Amino acid sequence: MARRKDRPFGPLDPRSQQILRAVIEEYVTTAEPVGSQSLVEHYNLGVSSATVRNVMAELELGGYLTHPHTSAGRVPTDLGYRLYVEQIAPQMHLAPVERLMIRHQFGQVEFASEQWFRLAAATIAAATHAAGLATPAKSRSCRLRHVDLVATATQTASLVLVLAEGSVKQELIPLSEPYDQHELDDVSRLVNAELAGCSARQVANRLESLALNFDVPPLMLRICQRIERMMRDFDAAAVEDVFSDGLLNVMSEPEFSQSEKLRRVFVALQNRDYLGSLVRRVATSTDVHVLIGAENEAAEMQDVSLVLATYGQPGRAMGVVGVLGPTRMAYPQAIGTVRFVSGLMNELVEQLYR
Amino acid sequence: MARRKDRPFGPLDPRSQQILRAVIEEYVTTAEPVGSQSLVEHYNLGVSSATVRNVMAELELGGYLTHPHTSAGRVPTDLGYRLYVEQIAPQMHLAPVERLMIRHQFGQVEFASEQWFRLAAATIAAATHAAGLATPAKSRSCRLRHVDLVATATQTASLVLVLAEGSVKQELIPLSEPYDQHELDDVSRLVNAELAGCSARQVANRLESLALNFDVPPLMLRICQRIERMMRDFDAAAVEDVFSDGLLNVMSEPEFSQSEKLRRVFVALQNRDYLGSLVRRVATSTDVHVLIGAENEAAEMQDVSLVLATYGQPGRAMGVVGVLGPTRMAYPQAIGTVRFVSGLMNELVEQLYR
DNA sequence: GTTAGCACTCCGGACGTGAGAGTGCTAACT
DNA sequence: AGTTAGCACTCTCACGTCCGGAGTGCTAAC
Repeated sequence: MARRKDRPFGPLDPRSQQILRAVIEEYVTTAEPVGSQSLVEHYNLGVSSATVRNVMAELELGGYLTHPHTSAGRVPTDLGYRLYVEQIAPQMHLAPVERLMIRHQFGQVEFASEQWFRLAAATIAAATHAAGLATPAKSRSCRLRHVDLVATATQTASLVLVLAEGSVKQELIPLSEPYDQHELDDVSRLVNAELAGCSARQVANRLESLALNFDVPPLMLRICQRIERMMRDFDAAAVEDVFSDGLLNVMSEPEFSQSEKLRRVFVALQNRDYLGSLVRRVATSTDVHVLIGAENEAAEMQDVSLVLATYGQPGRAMGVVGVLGPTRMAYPQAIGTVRFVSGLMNELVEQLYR
Repeated sequence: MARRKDRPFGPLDPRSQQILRAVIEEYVTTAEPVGSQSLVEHYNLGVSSATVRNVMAELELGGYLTHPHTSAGRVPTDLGYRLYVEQIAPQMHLAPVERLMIRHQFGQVEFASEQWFRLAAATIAAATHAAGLATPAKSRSCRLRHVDLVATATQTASLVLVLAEGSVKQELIPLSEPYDQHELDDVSRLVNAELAGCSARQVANRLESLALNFDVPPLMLRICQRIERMMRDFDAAAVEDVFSDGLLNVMSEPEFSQSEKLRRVFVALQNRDYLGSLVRRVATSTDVHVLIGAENEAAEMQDVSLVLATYGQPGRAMGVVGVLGPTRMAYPQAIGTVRFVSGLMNELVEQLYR
């Protein structure tokens, strides 16, 4: 007691930390409230269960643990997890074997860049037994690299944009009259000469001057307008796409056997805007970012935790990888995995722009 | 009784059909076993509950209904649903309002063909309150329409293939030495001249003769090899991708509140091979194809039903749209929706190849 | 400061009970 | 013959009761 009075809000003494850690790690594996008895049995605490009870009561006062009811064991609070993640948790480094395996997997699809994100999500899901998330690298504003116009039907053409980061957008365009491929090639040459290297805004500017010039063929004008719209839409989307894998892992956790809560999480995940705000929030931090339970502003997400990290280059293309799991989650493992995978994605992006 | 003895395996008399129909429709809305009493209350059967009980007992003998236990109401069997779908169910046509709404939605994204499938899945999910499925139209063997080679970094290029159906494939290629865009343009012109219009097999053939010709620049050879591999992979995949929407709808059905069964379904859905076999199976039938419960060969799917239809042109590009829901599903609604949406997708594909 | 001992609390499973829903059967009715 | 009313029977489910066990908090001794 005297100890608590001396520094009521100070850092926890080592023994309290040790016990908090033990409670969390026990709870993470069993999903059952942890009693003082089982703690002294499974962990070498060197004290009796009575002492553990005293410490636990202190930890509960400090807000790190709770009680489901009087005669039940202790359960960590969000605050408890927070302290654990920031100070107590062991530094988690992936085992070399695991690193090697992940590297190997990425090597397999090295040049199918659209596969990276799926792979990142799948890898994270497999390593953490929770859900893996990954978004493609996306720059704040895209630049047009190359335009292609291909006749697909007599009066329909496929307009293909290759953007600076190497991503591709494609749409169909109805043609007012038949064109053959050679004519379309001529048009696309003109368009490329006019717009290559432009951002969406610059395309819009060029468009204004083009519209005033009566020498410009109408088809070319329409194409340019379409390009402008496609690029603008692309820029407007905060998150292009989110790949997730292993949502099923989370589904089988006991706290989600009553599926209603999890359903809400799924719904929230489909919401691009929410994910966009999340990405913006994470984008500012350099290392892995952990959001525990109620720290998520969205009500639906208050029963789950997120471990997120960005990859890519701040000015240019950036994306996010992460883990979604129950608050009762193996944080060290998750953090280690996310850190490693984001590093790997960094390498890949760098390689691409080298 | 005599009636049953007269034609024990013959078609059901109208009254039995009427009662089977009532049981199914009641059960579909309530998800509770249906008793004779509630049936005479809610439906105008013109007979007493005792008679209904007799008929129900007959239907159970015939295998169309079951009992969870002695003193419970009746529940339709897979066979019962089958009969319902094939003979008894009212012809379901979507309400004109609904048709109009769906048409309108498709109009919005008319030329973003990659959006069609998402939209189809979403539309079906919304209309049926079950999960919507859709695969892109995919031809048995693709043809190369146009190739594009774009420098993305000093020693990396993006290889873009535009395939005949208008779909696009993109991969990165590492370059052994720096090339500028003009050089890459020259190469892509050569490649286009050589391979445009080819199937994967034809590309492979050209490749053989190219490899013997020492005038062919090594970069071009590498590009062609890569193209061959990409096209071969594309052909090999039975199902390119499956868009699903509204799996959450199914999740909230009472029979799946214990999530384990549904988890298995989700896992099965991630399996491309399974979906491929499904597509092949459906591809033979011209109209909507209904798979009820245990009619699905996959064990995981025996608790759900599928309503599927193909769209596209048999020789050329074909895809599938459908509904996944509990066996206790509003079949007429589902069949009507799938039929309408597949027709719509047909129109779109036709328009594209007109 | 730690620990043994102990009274106390509360959950959760076992058990029993009664209401209710629904059936199947029989006998009467049309 | 087919239909129906009546009734006994069955089975589930919701509810209340009742321990056993796990775990706590407190106190007093070490």
